[in-house]
Amino acid sequence: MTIGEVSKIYDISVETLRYYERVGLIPEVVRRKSGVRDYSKTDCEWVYFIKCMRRAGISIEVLVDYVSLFKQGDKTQAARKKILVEQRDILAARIDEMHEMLEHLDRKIETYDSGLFYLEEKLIEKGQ
Amino acid sequence: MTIGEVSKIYDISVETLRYYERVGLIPEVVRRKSGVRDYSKTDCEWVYFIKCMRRAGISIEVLVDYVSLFKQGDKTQAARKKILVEQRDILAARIDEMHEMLEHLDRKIETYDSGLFYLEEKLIEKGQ
DNA sequence: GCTTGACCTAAAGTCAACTATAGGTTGTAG
DNA sequence: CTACAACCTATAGTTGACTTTAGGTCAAGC
Repeated sequence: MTIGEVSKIYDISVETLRYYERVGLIPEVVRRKSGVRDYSKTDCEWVYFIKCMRRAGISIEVLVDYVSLFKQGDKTQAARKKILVEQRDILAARIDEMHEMLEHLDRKIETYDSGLFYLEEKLIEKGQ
Repeated sequence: MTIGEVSKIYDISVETLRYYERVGLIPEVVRRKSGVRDYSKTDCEWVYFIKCMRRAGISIEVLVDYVSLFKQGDKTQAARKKILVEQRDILAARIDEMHEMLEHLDRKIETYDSGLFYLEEKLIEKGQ
């Protein structure tokens, strides 16, 4: 599959796909004689994995470490799992925090509905 | 309250507090004759609000718009509420997505536990 | 009375994560 | 056989959100 096709399927720009490969976020994609990238199904699975992890907020740096360990083979399994578990916990904490903030926002929206503006009234009194 | 005290209480650097005020994220804080900021309770509530919203991932730009509307008074209530509701929905969607990614990560960690490496095995076969 | 730490501004610097540009090659459709 | 879209590399630029630096003021303790 060409880079253009992968780009469309996963909604990631071709520039970003090349960037991801260059920095080591995706194992090197095989090329045709001409030098053009030819993504295999496995390459696509990596692209999908990386897309998910990025959307979950996991940094490029951490993912580069993971891919780099992966390239070193089986002996790095424990280290790789450690990274995933750490990131899982960070993600879970982030979700909890965002959930709290969602509730905070909901309460704030309610004050608009009910016509009560605690914070705002005070500032208006202050003349700002 | 001085900027240093506010910084400690809310765990935001004094530089960031000044930056937030400069770009319009927090209404202007009253100064003493000397020019030193003196945070009122209401100022602190703004700082807290902004901290929460930033942690929820709401951009500086959106928050600046909100504060700017707020400064224009009551007539902007509807517009302000609209911003909050929009951001609430974006946040809810982001939480859902992150939840999916958490499940994805959990499944991946399970494959490590069980010794099944779908993606990895394929890439090892490939010789990478 | 002077030093020291906390404050001030304006402007420049940093960092992560892309994104765009310049200049070149390839392959396919008319 | 040629034009033109899609690919390539290397390098520079952008964006958002701070952070640091340089150079200065002020107030309290020794």
